[in-house]
Amino acid sequence: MTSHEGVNEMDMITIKDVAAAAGVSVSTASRVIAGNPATSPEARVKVQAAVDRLDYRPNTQAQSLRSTRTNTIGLLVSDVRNPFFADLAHSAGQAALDAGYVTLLGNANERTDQQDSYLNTLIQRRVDGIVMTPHGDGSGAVADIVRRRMPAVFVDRTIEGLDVPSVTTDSTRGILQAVQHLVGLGHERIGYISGPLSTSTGRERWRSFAAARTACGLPEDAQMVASGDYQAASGVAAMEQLLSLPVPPTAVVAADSLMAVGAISCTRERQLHMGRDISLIAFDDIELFTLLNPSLTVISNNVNEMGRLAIALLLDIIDGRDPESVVLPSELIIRSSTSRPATAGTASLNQEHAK
Amino acid sequence: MTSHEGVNEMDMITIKDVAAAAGVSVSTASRVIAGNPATSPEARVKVQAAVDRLDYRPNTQAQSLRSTRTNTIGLLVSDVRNPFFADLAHSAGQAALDAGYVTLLGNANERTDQQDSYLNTLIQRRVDGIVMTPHGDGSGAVADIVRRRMPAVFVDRTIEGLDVPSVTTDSTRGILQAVQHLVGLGHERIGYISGPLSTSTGRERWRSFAAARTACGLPEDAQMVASGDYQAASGVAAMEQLLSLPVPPTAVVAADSLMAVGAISCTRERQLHMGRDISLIAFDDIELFTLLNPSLTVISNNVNEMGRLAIALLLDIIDGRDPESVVLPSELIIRSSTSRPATAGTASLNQEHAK
DNA sequence: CTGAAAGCGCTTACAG
DNA sequence: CTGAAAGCGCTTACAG
Repeated sequence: MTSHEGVNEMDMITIKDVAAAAGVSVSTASRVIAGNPATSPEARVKVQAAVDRLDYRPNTQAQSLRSTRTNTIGLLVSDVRNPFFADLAHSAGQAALDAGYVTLLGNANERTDQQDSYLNTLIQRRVDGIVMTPHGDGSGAVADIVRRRMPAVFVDRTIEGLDVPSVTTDSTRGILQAVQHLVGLGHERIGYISGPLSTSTGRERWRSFAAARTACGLPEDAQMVASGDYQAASGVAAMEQLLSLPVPPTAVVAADSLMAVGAISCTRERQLHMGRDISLIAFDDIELFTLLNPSLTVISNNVNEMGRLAIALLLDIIDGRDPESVVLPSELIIRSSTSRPATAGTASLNQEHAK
Repeated sequence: MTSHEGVNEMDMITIKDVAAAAGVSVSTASRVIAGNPATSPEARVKVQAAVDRLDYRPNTQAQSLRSTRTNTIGLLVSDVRNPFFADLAHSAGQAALDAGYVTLLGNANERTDQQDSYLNTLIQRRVDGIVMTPHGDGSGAVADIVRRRMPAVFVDRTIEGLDVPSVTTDSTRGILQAVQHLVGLGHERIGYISGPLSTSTGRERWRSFAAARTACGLPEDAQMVASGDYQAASGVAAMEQLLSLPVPPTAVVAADSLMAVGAISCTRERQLHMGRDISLIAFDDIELFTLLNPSLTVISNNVNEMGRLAIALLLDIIDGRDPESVVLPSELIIRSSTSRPATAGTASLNQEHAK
């Protein structure tokens, strides 16, 4: 063995070795291993014994080359370091495992080029299907996927105009409940930290917020809206912008948890007590963030169900069916980051004094 | 095409199609595509044109079946939902990508059985190598990896007695600095929330803490130590235990960030102000947690460097070299969760009053 | 129920 | 520089 050949190919035992050890043909060995009923009890015993003794592992490459199935699902998420996508990766991976598939997890880093390069890899590896949180406008590698008719499912995000089933969350209800909750507490100036409008979720949640605001009789106010990119740092900047207004909001809705964490950090620097001096509601229910100080009032979107359903839809497509897209509801979960506005209390008093 | 066959195998174009379209043999087409210099300029032009026109993608399965290389690295982490491992997965994945490898990311969920089943999958897929944060005692599938001499690198954690290079962090320095920092602030009762002693990091950090305590002249006190499992919930329980002592600690060191988050949550429920009423230092420097309230004083362990080095070592092994294990240093980073003990101030006054 | 043979899509000595 | 051929490890009609 030369050093160039590497180390892991030594003494790899093949189905030929198993067949020889069992005293049967390769065909018979293959049938026994595959669980094909067209085998005699004797053959089963002999082959199984050989498999065990030699510690044989079928070469998946060769298997899938013949059967044109890889039992692999590609899972491409926007950002592994975002807890929402980590949870999604976890639940989808687990559902795939239960169905006998292994998951190739990829990370697009919220970048279209990395998404495309990973998709190309998945195409080359002939994965049986792809679950992804798509980024961009549906050109590039995403278009290749569709053109090649690879089984694919969009999850969380979608791209309009592409014939790809999706599992998404309808933010309408949850965001309406959120705004109603805040208005019910007495808030009149509610800020919004938006996700990027280049994503379907960014657009959809923004529309829901605008509709909820109108439904609750609040005025349209462009100053009450700041834009972020679903990362924590942008939440800091957006909150900074909102709190610097001459008349700042008394409550803020953030389009995802990570930006909400940034917003909390901002209020802390300004010595504001979240949940007392200012209220905050975040989209996404991240288990970890229930332990934050204060625990976030959130709009829950059931990330585990999304991952599970995305895999279920994909398996349907792989089996030749044509599943419908699924839209899940969202719901407000009240915790400690929302309270009555400080308006009637100390905060407005302070403002009075400052005049 | 029957529905059973699925959808994605239709009109998959192969190297034969490319060769035919270019008017050359399959061998020549293969050489051009592989960048083999033994090709004529004319052949290169014709084949490249055919590749582009047909949008040809080589079948990785077939390639690796012949070449016995898969250009795939298996990356198995203890828990994708733990931000430390998410960061590790990100940095290792990025380093692998830069070296032309794609990463198969797997999640052991801190469970030996899931680790083993994933390792089996990786063996079957003939990945070129494995980077993992090992769990358990080195029996089961981990032993198979070693026996088969598959290129493998342990990262963060190790298993003693196995001939597998590793990239780990030496906690000695960082934990000593942490204890010195606390003692310098005036703390005399320092609690410790330990990781599981079934992991190498759990044992190593515990030894470092015990040594630092002795070096700083603090007494041994079994009551000052609580055990966790590197998950947030266990941090809550451990902190609860420590704060319920007749004479509770004024400062606590937690063996990882997630348990520290749990500890913060616990103090909040008890109306204690972290960084004033009680001090906390956590192992692991998670970027996200710098935004927490309060921002954590941490023992930094450079997770990005660990991921990068683990891939570098693995590539060395794949190339037939025999790299040395790497031990990285740790270092204290002081932020806002540590301060002078409340002993001389309100807390002990309160205790006096309670008597 | 079994075995010999063909073939999945590619790469790589081998001869020219 | 090129092509015909063998073969990577497996599965699957085909004939018996």
